[in-house]
Amino acid sequence: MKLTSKGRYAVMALVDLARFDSINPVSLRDISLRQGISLDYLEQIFSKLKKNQIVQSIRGTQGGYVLSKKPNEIKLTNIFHAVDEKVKTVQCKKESKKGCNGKATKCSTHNLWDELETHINSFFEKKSLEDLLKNNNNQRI
Amino acid sequence: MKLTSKGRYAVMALVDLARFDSINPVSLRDISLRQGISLDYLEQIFSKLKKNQIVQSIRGTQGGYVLSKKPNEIKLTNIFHAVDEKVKTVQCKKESKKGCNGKATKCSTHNLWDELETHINSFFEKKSLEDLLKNNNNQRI
DNA sequence: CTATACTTGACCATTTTAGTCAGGTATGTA
DNA sequence: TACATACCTGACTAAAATGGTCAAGTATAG
Repeated sequence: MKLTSKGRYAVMALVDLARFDSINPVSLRDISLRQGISLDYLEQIFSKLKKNQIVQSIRGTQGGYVLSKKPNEIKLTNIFHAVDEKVKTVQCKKESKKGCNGKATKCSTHNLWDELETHINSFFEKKSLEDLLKNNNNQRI
Repeated sequence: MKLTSKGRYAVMALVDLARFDSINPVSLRDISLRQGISLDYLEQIFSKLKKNQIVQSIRGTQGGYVLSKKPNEIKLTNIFHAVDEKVKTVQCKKESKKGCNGKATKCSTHNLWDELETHINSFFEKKSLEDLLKNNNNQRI
């Protein structure tokens, strides 16, 4: 299970982007300043977001990034997946032939982690960027 | 957010314990062999479980560990808490006075992580060791 | 042609993880 | 009383993950 600041930054940056990109492309420099995230780190994160078609880049002066889809079409699932924050709760499912920990059968908690994974993913699948925007309109940054 | 093998091992070991401790105290050596977990590592984990009154120890020959409560009274929440697997999704809540990332207000994703934390914790609060035992009776280890 | 801004990849300090190792101490049993 | 078993404690560590930084580009608007 991974849920660290990379995923958090990605979401923060995209919320920022969603609020401003209707006017102009938004530069990472602006996001960096507004959100207090290192520019170099943002570049790594946006490189992944771009590969996963969540944002589009526009080069040159006045360039920047824009969302590829509407905020309500971007689920948190997509974002986390893009930046490699896998909500993997257990390793022991790789080879479905063998069991866990080298044993012949599934480990006693195997089903549990599967359930948990489903539980968390369902949370992320329901939430979209748009939901976060609403939540945030009344609290200025 | 942390959910690593320490928490997983703790749950596995306790499921194992719950299945055998009605007869005798269960030695860590047995659990180690059955579950394929390093004995030394198990000792660390059980030290914490003991401090949190989840298990009791019985020293000497034929000694071992037994559960302190009934399986249906031990929630997964308790287990994770005991072994320091904090389901903390975000750092930026320490000082409620200040905002996140040194800004004056809450970061745009603050509420999100709070919600997620609640969502996950509710999962762990509903599940008890007993639930896992049921789930496991028909698949031998 | 030049400033802006994206693009890529290498690098790195620190922390966390998942243990190991080396010594104990307590106690039931022979 | 000896001794084997099993708990108990703390120090240590290799490897991986985290959270970045640094350097050297390329593309494009004006």
